[in-house]
Amino acid sequence: MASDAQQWRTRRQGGESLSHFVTRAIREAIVSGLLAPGERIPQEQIAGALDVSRIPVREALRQLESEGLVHLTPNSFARVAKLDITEVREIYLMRERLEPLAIELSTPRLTEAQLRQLRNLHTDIEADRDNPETVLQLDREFHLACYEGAPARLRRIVGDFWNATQHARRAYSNTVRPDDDEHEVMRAEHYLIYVALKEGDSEQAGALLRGHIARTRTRLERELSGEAGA
Amino acid sequence: MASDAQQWRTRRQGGESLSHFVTRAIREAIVSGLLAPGERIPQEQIAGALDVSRIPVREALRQLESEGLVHLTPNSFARVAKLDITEVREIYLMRERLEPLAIELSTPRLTEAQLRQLRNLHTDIEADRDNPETVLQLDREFHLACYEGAPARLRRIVGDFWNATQHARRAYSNTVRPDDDEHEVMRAEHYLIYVALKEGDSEQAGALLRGHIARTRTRLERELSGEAGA
DNA sequence: CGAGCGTATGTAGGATCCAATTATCCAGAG
DNA sequence: CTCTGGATAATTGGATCCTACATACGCTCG
Repeated sequence: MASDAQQWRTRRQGGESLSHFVTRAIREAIVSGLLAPGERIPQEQIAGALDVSRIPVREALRQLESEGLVHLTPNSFARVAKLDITEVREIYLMRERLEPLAIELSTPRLTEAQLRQLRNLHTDIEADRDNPETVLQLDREFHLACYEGAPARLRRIVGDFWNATQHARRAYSNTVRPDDDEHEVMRAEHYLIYVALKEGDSEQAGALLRGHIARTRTRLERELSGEAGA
Repeated sequence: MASDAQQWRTRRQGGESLSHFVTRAIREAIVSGLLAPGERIPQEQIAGALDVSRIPVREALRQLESEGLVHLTPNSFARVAKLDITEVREIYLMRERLEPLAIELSTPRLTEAQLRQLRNLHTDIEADRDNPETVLQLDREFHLACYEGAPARLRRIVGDFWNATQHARRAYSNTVRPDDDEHEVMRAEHYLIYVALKEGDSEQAGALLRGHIARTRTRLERELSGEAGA
């Protein structure tokens, strides 16, 4: 039983409902890879592990279903959502449209501190390029940090996209060797985006980002189409 | 007590969970205007009106919150989401990016029957141009019918956008007089989109749609910015 | 007479319990 | 040996009950 060993890192925050807490816990477990795609999510087990009743778990599962992380079938087990290649492609196509908008709206509202943070993330990725899981995490942080000036709804939707496709990105990143050109291309693209942000050129940032996502999608499709999901 | 008179039209469907049923009922009540923005949604009242316990209602409210139709604050009343003008603008900006993608992906997959349905909707709108509520409904159906060939996730997100901004569109449509040019412009744009779809020109359809949404947004901003929400 | 505070009421959040459905496992037939 | 059938066990869906928080009212004091 793999799930017994699950470390539920998230602690309950003040003024937060149990449902919300459970939601965050399961979400993190899925995104971090602790729960694999297709895996069952028994309500009682989650409830026991987090020491709550099944009620908040049920509400959490509903929430996560609408985020696309969980698949719910009536009277049956909830399962971690499993995206086939066409669904990953679908989400990337949406990202190509929405994230340029996000970065365009965000550009004029980024603070100096946020720009510094972006620069730090950029260099950190390079420093840890040998650790795929860390790169995955930092890459995610870099992109989402770009959108911190964007409106809340847009940020939430984009965040959901990243969460839903995290498994696919992880599977892909495991196929990339450290000495691959891919790292250098990504690094360059990130740098150009950072500079565009710093100079307040929102259109340039949007165009670069769209190209970045489109290129990633193409590589991802090529790499993952031949394989059965790991 | 206005809510006592609510007609919950939706009947329970076979093999559907109560939660899902309640979700549909409340969603319809909000979109149709039965529940006004900012209005309280007491769990017990909904439960009583639908003759269910509060459990399915709670799960429904969580679901609707993630769709953007309901605003939830811990230990307090759920309220129908109330969008200010900047949030409406935000959603329209997202629509300008996503719906062209939706129609582009949909174009090559539309059947003859669906195209006929689009044509019917187009003419029906003209026939009922004096009835704002009907026009609102048919306009919605027309647009969503354009995307029937698009992938499920994208369709759901776009549908959520339409639901969340339904109140704003209703408020706007009440300011448009029947003899306004607006009707004729909309009619022309719809027609051009229909023709592009019929001829399978997805790029053209996307471009037209983007312009249509952008123009609508501009008018909506101009019209609603000066007023307090009706 | 108004503002601040304490109490009371009512609503949401959560736990426990029951019923209905589904998954699992074993036996038996082809 | 495999597949089908049914009985059993486990899990989800829903209802009822209890608790804690928030709001609203009324009272007291300045």
